Amino acid sequence: MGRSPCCSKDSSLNRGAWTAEEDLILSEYIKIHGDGGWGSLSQKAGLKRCGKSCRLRWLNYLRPGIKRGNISGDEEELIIRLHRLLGNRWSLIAGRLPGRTDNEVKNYWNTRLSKKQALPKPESAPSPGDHLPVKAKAVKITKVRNKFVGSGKLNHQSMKSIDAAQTVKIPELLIDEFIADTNSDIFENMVEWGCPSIQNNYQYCSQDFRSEGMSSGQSEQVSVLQNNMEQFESFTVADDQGIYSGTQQRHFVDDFRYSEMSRLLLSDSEEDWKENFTQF
DNA sequence: AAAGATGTCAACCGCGACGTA
DNA sequence: CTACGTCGCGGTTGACATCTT
Repeated sequence: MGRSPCCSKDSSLNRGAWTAEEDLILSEYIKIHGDGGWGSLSQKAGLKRCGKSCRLRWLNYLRPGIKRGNISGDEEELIIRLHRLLGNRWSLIAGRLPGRTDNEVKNYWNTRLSKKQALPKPESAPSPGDHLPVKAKAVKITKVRNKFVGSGKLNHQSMKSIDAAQTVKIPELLIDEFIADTNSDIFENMVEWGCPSIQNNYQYCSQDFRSEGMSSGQSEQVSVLQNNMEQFESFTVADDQGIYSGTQQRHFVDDFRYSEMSRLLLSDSEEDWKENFTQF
């Protein structure tokens, strides 16, 4: 679709660093009239700035509650874990760090953490993966597209005899990569729902989704969740103990997912989360 | 002390999603 | 359905600060 005319082409507008006076004008205007409608806001406020520039300045600098600098160890750890799950989705990551902006998180990652992450880990030093369940940490999984899904004839034993010619091999992944790959939508939805805890998430779902019906948007999100769950069952998950299928496979993957997500969301206990989410 | 290298971070840019007429 | 405007996102830039030689 069409793009807005680029304000950078307008030479009558100020560019570059904001002055204290401009900051004051913008803050005072938003205090009275609220934010939004950035295109016209700059004109109404009497600023020679394009709407985009005003929006950015407000969101990243002037907005109340912004924390700047001094990212704590806890925050740093959370950024690393979220980045492992979500990749460069800075706004989602920043959404889990109160007072931090996507720009700050992005800058922090690019200038500090990306280099740190690239360094080889010393053998004796604790690694980010040390908090993972033993089972998941030790295991490499193979995704094998299962041509028999839905036949209803497979059990754990028959899965072991699947002929290589009847399957399509997908490159091996570490389990957390697999989880990140298949769960990002679920996680993203949870973040976007703005649920501060798993318990709230469940209450939200039970109250709005079940009792009072769903909006089309909510219905769509539920579909995404269901599709993701079905995805698990269209793959075979294997480790050196054997092949996991059906319920076993789901539990295997879910065990990891529950523990990781409950930590990430800094919420109720893992058991609460598991119980509540499976009911959903 | 000076010059070059490197780090930091605010701001810019272009794109895609979305809403609306 | 199309055209257009707005918004938000992520990649990139460039000015300034700090470090190193």
